[in-house]
Amino acid sequence: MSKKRDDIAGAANRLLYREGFASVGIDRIVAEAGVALGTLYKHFPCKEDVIVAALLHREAGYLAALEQEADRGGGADAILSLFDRLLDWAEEEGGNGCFFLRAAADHAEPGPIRDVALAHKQRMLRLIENRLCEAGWRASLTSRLTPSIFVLLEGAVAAAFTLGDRRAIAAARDAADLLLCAYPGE
Amino acid sequence: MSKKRDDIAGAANRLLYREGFASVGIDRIVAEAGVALGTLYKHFPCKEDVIVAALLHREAGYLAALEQEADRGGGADAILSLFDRLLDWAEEEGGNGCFFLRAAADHAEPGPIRDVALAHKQRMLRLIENRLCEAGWRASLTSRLTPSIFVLLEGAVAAAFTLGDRRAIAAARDAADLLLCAYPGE
DNA sequence: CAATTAATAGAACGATCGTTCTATTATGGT
DNA sequence: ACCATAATAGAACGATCGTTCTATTAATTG
Repeated sequence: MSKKRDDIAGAANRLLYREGFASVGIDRIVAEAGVALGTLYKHFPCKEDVIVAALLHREAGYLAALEQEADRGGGADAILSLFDRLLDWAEEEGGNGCFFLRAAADHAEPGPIRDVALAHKQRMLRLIENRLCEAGWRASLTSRLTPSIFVLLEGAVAAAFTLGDRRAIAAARDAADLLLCAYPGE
Repeated sequence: MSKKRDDIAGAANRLLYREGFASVGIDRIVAEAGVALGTLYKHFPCKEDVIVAALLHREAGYLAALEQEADRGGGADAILSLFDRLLDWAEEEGGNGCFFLRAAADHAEPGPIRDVALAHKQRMLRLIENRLCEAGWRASLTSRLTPSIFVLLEGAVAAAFTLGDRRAIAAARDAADLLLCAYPGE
């Protein structure tokens, strides 16, 4: 709601994604946001809450971009376009992998950060399920296909990140295509 | 070569995998290894090198376990057994995901840690390729199947980690099975 | 046994970083 | 113009943690 608060969340989003959670401090975030240190602590009680805000900030843009894909076709393309988005992001953002997976990896103990990461992944599962359903797959098939598509998406980002090579995303897309053809809908 | 050095690497492996790279300090590692602080710094110049040793220590056990799988069958089973190993590890180790992926995620800047993580992933790619080749797949098919199988393995660990649910591994295994049937070898 | 080396416990340093505090300055509403 | 609130710059504190140092004790070898 507050403009400053959103500036901080956006700056944290950019900075933490690019350089990691441990190595970028509060001072870097306030500098990037163009905001004073005291202002940050007026909006957030501690750094952990800034990280949570950064994750939520990213997810908002994430889901918004997925919802309003203009070029998304029907049928299998409704699913395969998810891999194309992944390719776009890998180029734009420098290929630093999944922000939420990295957040979870950095914070082993349970807590709000793990909760946000888990919630995001569950949202992705639902999104896949919905698209399969809308594209005409039967319920029995969607419940079987959804986890497989999800695993391919997760693997695509992870592999592109560690290998530093976007070709893994294309391989995942091909596998998804084959999967969807093997269990056709409509 | 040195026993102490190996103790330290093993302790770091266990501790860092369980609790993460940032949140466990040198003091915790020496305590777990049953070794004095000075001894650690006689064997390693800095913490980063301890982390590298921990990664290499894990990879040694990792590859050793994969090489001498007794129950690994021929054909498609040579590949599918990789997913079964993953299931075992997810149970034994508490499901904290891929150590190497997490190491890369925690260290955004290039350096020895990223190098070890990348080398491990490339080794996994070669392992998959070799198994496909030994199981009788033609070269043109192995080069197409290898990245897809790799992405499924990566996605399986990542998804099981973030969701806290081993069922994702089974979904990946099923998808791999289907893929191997669609492009049969032998 | 002697002598060199490795290992130990623990104090101490230095840097980083999250967080708080103070004093000053801009901002917005009535 | 006035007042309350928010924002700013920057100093300061406290804790953590990687690293070094010292003095003492155990282990090894010739």
